[in-house]
Amino acid sequence: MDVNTILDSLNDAQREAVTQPLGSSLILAGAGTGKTRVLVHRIGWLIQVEGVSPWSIMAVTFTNKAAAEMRGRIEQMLDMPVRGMWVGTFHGLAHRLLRTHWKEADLPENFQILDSDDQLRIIKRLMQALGLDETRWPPRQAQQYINSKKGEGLRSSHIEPGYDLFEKTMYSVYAAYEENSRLLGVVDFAELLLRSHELWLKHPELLAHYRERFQQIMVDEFQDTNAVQYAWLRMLAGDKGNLMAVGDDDQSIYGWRGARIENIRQLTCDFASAKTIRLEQNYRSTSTILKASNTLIANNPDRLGKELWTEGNDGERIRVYAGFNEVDESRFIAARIQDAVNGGMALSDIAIFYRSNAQSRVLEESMLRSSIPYRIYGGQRFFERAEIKNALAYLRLASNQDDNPSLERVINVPARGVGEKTVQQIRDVARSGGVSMWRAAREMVKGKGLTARATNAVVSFIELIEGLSLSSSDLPLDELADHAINVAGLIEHYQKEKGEKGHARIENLEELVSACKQFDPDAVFYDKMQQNLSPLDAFLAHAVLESGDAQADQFIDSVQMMTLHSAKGLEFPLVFMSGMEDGLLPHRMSFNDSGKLDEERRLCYVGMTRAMKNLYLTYAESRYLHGKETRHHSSRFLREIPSDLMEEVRLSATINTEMSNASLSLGHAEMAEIGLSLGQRVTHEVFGDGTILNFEGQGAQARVLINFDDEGGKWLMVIYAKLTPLSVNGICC
DNA sequence: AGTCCCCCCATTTTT
DNA sequence: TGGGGGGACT
Repeated sequence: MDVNTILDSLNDAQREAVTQPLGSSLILAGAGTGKTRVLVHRIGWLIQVEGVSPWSIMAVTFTNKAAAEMRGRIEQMLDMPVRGMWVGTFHGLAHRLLRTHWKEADLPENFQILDSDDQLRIIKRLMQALGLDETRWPPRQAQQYINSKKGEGLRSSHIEPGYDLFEKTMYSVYAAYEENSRLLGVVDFAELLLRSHELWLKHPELLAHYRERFQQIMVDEFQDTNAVQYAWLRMLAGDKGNLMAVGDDDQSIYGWRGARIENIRQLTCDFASAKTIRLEQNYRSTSTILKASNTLIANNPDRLGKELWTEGNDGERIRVYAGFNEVDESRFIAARIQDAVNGGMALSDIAIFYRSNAQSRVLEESMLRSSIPYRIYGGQRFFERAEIKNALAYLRLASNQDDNPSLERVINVPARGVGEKTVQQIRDVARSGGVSMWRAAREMVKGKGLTARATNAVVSFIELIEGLSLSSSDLPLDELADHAINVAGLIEHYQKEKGEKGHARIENLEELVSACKQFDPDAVFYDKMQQNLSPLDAFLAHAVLESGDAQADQFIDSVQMMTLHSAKGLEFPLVFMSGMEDGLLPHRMSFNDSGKLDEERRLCYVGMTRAMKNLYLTYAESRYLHGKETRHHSSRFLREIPSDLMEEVRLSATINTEMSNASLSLGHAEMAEIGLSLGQRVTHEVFGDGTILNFEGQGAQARVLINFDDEGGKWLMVIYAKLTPLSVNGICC
C-alpha cells in the first residue's frame, strides 16, 4: 500500500494529524469529524512511512466494540492481520499485563475477575459481617465508594478517614474488601487498572521493558479517562514516548463515573511538546444542526474551543414539538416515523433518544400501537444472564475453588439441600478462620459442625467441584462446559421451570457450549505471551471482560431506541430527542451544580450531533413520573438554540391553571370554530370523559385525538363524535 | 424451600 | 407508576 492511499481521502487537518512527525499530540476531534479514520490512518502512516513496527504500537479504547472496529479497520487498510500490535480496552490490556506478570503483581496465577454483580455480593456479605445496617449504609454506595477510590488510584492505606462517620464506615468496608479480595484471589474491574499501574510502579524493570516496546501509544475517547487510566498512560509513555490522544471535551459525559475532563489540559502540561490539532470539519450533519449544536455548547465555560462546520447545505430546520403529555409526545414521534417510512426511509435509520430508561416505556407502547418494529439498546447481555452466570460459576470453581461469590451462587443451585443456615455457618467459619468458604466447608464436613443431612449435601457439592476440577485439565473447553452443565444438573433444573422461560434458558446454555467451542484464546491474546493461561481461564476472563451483546434482533429493520449516553459514537439520518424538559434534560439531579449542568448540556450536544439530516426535539408539558403527574418547563437548552434554526411543529396547549375557565390557547381556526381546544375535557356518549390531545384535518374531515379516561386514546371525526365540552377544572387536579 | 406481599425507591454505564 | 429486594408466611 502506498502513501497516497493513506492520505488521499483526508482533509487538511486530518492530514496534519496523520503525518505529523513522531512525538505526542492532542487531537481535538469534534463529533463526526472522522477521528477513528485519523487514528487508523496514523497507524498506517507510522508503519508505512515512518517504518515503525506494529510490535511497538499500542492502541487503547474504552469499549470492546471500539477496539474491534479499530483492529478491523487497521487490518483492512494494511490488508494484513496485525499481530503483535496491542489493540484493546484499558481493562483488556491491563488484564493482559497482570496475566503475564501475575507473580510480580502479587496475584495467584489463576486469579478470577469479578463483574460488578459479584463485587456487590461480596460487599454485601462483608458489610453484614461488619454488622452494618443495610438501610443506613446501602451496599451500592460502598461499592461506588470503593470503585471511585480505586479509580483515583487510592488504596485504603492511602486514605485518612478522619472523624466523619460516612468516611470512616466506607473506609472500613474498603479495607475489609481489599483484604477479602486478596484472600480469594479475585480482582474487580477497577483493580485491573490500579494493579497494573502499581505493577509498573513497583517493578521499574518491567516498566522499562514496556516503555522500550511501546514507542507509539494511541488513545481514543481520551476525555473519558479517569485518574488511574491517565497515570497509566503517562507512565508508559514516559518522557520520551509518543502519545496520541484523541478526544473531545465537548463530549465528556461520564464525569459521574470518574472520567476527568481535566486530563485533556493536563496532557498539554505533562507533554509540553504535544501539538494540538483540531478536527472541525464535520461529515455527518447539516449545517443547521451544526449551528444549533455549536451555539448550545458555546454556553459551557472552560472549553478548549472548537466549532463544527460542513461543506454541505443547511438542510431542514430543527423541529420542536410540544406534546400535551408524554403519550401525546410519543404518538407524535410514532406518526412522524410512519411518515418517514412512507417516504422510503429505513427504520434502522431512525433513532429515538431519551435521558433516562424509564422514559422508554411510553415510547415503546406507541411503537407497538403503530406496529413499528423497534429495538432498545442496553438490554441484558449474554454472559450476564442468570443461567449463564450459574454455569460459569461452576466453571470458575473448577479453576479456583476459593472464588466465594461463585460458590455462594451455585452451592444450592440446583437445590441440593444446602440451605441458607448451612451457608451462613460456612461463611462464619470461613471468616473466623481467615480462609475461603471452600476451605471452610471442607474442614467442616470432616468435623461435626453440621447436621448429617447438611454434611451429605455439602460433600456432594464438594465432590462435584473436585470432579470438574479434575476434568478441566483433560477435557477440551466445550466438552468441559457441556459436562459441567450436565453434572451440575442445570439442564434438569431449568427443565422444571415452566413456560417458555426454562426452554430459553436451556437454549442459552447450549449456546454457551458452542461459544466455548468457537473460543480461540489467541483471539484474546494476540501474541503468544499467555501460554501459562489455561483455555478455561482465558475463556472465563473473556466472559467477564466482554460480556457480549445485549440480545438483539439486529437483523430486523427497526427503530433504534436508546439513552443519550448510549447514543455517543452513533449516527442516524433521523433523530428524535424526547423529553426535552427541565427536570429530565437537564436532569433535576443536576440543577444545583453548575459542573453537572454543563455535563447535561454536553449530553444534549452529543444527542443533537448524532443527527445527520433531520432532528426533532420533543417535550411534554405534563408527564407521569413516579406515579404522579408532573409539569415541566421546556428545556433551558431549547432556549439556547437560535430560534431561526427551529420551527415549532404544532402549537401546544398552554394550560393556565390560574384561569380555570379561560380557553386554552389553540392556534387553529378550525378548532376554535368547533369550539374545542387542545387539552380540553370533553364527554362522549359511549366512551365517557376524556381529554383532547391532538387534532388534524379541517371542515368535515376534522378529527380529534381524545384520551378517554377509561378507553385510552381514540381518533374521532368531529362531525360525528357529538362531543360535549366539560369544565376545564377537571384537568387541573 | 418457595411464594407472596409489602415497602421502598426512582439518572446516566462500560469494563 | 412499576420494579426489585427483603421479610414473613405457608
